[in-house]
Amino acid sequence: MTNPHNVAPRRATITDVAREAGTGKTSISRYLNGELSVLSPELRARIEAAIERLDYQPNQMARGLKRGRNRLIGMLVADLTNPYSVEVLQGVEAACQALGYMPLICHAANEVEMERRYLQLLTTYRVEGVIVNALGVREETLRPVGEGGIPAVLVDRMVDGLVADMVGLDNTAAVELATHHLLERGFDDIWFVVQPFERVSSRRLREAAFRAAIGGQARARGHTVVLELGDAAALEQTLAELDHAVDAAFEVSPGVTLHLAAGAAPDVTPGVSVDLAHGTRSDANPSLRADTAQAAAGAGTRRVALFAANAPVALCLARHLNARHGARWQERIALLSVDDPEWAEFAGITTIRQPTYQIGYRAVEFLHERIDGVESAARDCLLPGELIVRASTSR
Amino acid sequence: MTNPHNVAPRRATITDVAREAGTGKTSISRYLNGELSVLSPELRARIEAAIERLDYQPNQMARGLKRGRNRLIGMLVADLTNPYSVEVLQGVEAACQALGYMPLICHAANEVEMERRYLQLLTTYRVEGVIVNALGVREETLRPVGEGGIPAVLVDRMVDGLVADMVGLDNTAAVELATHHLLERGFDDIWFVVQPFERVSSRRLREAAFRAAIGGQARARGHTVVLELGDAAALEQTLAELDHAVDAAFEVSPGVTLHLAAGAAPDVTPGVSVDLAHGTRSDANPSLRADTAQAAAGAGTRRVALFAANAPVALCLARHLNARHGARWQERIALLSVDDPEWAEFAGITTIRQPTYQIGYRAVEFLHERIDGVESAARDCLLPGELIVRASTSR
DNA sequence: CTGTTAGCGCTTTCAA
DNA sequence: TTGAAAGCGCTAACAG
Repeated sequence: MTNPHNVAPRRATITDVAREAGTGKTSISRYLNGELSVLSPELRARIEAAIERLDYQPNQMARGLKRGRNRLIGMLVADLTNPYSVEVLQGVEAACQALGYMPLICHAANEVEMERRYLQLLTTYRVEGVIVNALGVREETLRPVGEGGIPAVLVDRMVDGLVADMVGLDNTAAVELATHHLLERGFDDIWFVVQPFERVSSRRLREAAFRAAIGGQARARGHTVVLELGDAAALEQTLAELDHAVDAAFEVSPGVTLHLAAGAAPDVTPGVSVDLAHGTRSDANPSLRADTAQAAAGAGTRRVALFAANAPVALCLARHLNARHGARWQERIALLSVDDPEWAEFAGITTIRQPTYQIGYRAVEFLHERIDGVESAARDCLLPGELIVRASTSR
Repeated sequence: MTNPHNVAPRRATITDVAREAGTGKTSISRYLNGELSVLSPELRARIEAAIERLDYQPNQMARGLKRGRNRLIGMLVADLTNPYSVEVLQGVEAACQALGYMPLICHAANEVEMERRYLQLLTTYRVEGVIVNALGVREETLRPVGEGGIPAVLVDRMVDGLVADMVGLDNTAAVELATHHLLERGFDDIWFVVQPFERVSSRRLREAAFRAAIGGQARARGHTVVLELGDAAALEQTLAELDHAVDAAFEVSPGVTLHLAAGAAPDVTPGVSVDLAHGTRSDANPSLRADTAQAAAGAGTRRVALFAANAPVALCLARHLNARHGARWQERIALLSVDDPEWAEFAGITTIRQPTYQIGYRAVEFLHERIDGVESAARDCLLPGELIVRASTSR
């Protein structure tokens, strides 16, 4: 043991090295910063030896303090439980490595208050920029970020009141791709399932794109269902409604379709369906019923498909369907999802795979430019998704 | 816009605040550090106002530099893709929050070289301690960590040459629990599937515990199979061998059992099985065959179960079984796994759930004590796992 | 109660 | 080529 007395072996400082090498701090600093050409080979050798002997490692904090930049960037992640986030993170890490940054990863665990705290913390550590994938932050929270503050780039979603570069999936194109796939395969009664929008722009965009994509199709019907994953009671109820809809499609005779009881809801809230085909919003809570008066234009049984807006929703649905219909539910019920988690293949669900790695990489590149002083207007980088067809929609 | 000329709006410093409040830096510092009792209400008010006006936020780097401690701790994670790691992380975050630390999360993406780099980086940022969940680090790598260096605590696994506190699952008890469960349910031909041991102690421990648990049972047979997830070719071959074994068990008539061709392998390497019942190690590559000469003591068909050493292995097996036997493979093949990923319920596999949150929380507590100067010998904290029985072993 | 002073470990003029 | 000295933003004696 090199430290027999348990004396805290204070790390060597630049002063120690200078003394050990019999020179001044300046030369050590020069050596550290690669200004080797100005050092005599002899001195350089002594410095090298001293550093080695003392196991010296420069203190980044001090360097940062002096230089005014510390090569730290913050990465605020709303939910590391979501494989999407981890994948994006890999891209971020790779880019940081390439560009010489150290990412400080902050995990807000889906809590807005956490996001606020972390953003604040990152700020006090004087990170040079932040990559934000947040649930939703209030105006006040992001005062230090964005224009006038430290550079920021948004991932996957906009944040109200924050003008900044953004990179993410081309939601509109992706959802169109998916919807057309479903229509092509003959599904004409599509239920789009999404978490409460809150401040997450991508959820809104996807839902809007779905609505638009299906709106033009005369025969098809689209519905939006909001699933509140965090609330067990609400969840159960909403799932029951979906079950009802799915079952009805199987039971109903040709020429008959479903719709929801009419009624005007002020906004889309959990458990509420929006019946796109008729442009009306209906509260589904009371009950769902088959209605022969609303027969579809074409004849034949409606073919139902579930369209999950992201992986967490898809997981919830898959679990539920599995419990309700057994292991072969895929053969009976079509499920498609944006996001392609690792269990998707095995569950046999069709997905839109996001270019997660590139999203993360690109985010850092954007940030790097801003840190370097680029002043252009906020830019968006929308990357395309890829459709992966699996058993669940192959009928 | 507050910054019309795009002048970098240099953040206010303590000096600025002092000037603004018409006082000295010391008072500001005192205010910042909560020494409110020594400040006259009047001065205090002026300071508050100045801070507010300047939107001042103390620079943590500078504080850290001065105080010699920065409340930063490093968390080195081998693989964020593994849900286990993310769960542990949540515990770490919660504890950090409670104890006033800021965790710097480093993701090594299963690359030893990355682990080395990050450990080095953390060191230069002068973190006060590190929590290490690494694949395997060479001696040289961890010189700055452990005794004589910054305090460290290991999660889930020991690291050769690093004497430090450790917290993780009680592998022996957990594997015993699982094995007994399988035996109770009548499975008597159990295949333990594990990734290459490398330097990961928990893998070794689990395998050893399995071996021990099954060794005492006269009727049961245990085998160890090493699955190399990263190597597609090796993977395929090993899976084929497992298939063969599983199939054979179904085809074989009562009183007949399987064993592997005899032969001595120097160590357990991918694709190699260890036949526990006979204490011999056999290279399974050539072929697997039924051998009536080695009939089991009891009569009746062997009931096969697969025992995955962790979630990544379980996922690989589940995917494979799903592809090979269809969606209802659980009814045919028993699969049990250490780790309880979110898809486990839905896949219907029995698992040992680890107390991940506590593991993370405890790790930080250990570290905190070390940082506070506790000098006792290295401690181990082994937490119990919980058996979750699902369809796959319920026959 | 309040301010002055001397650094923390490092970089960077500016002279030598 | 080299080094002395002046800070970066902050805290902690030590005086008033």
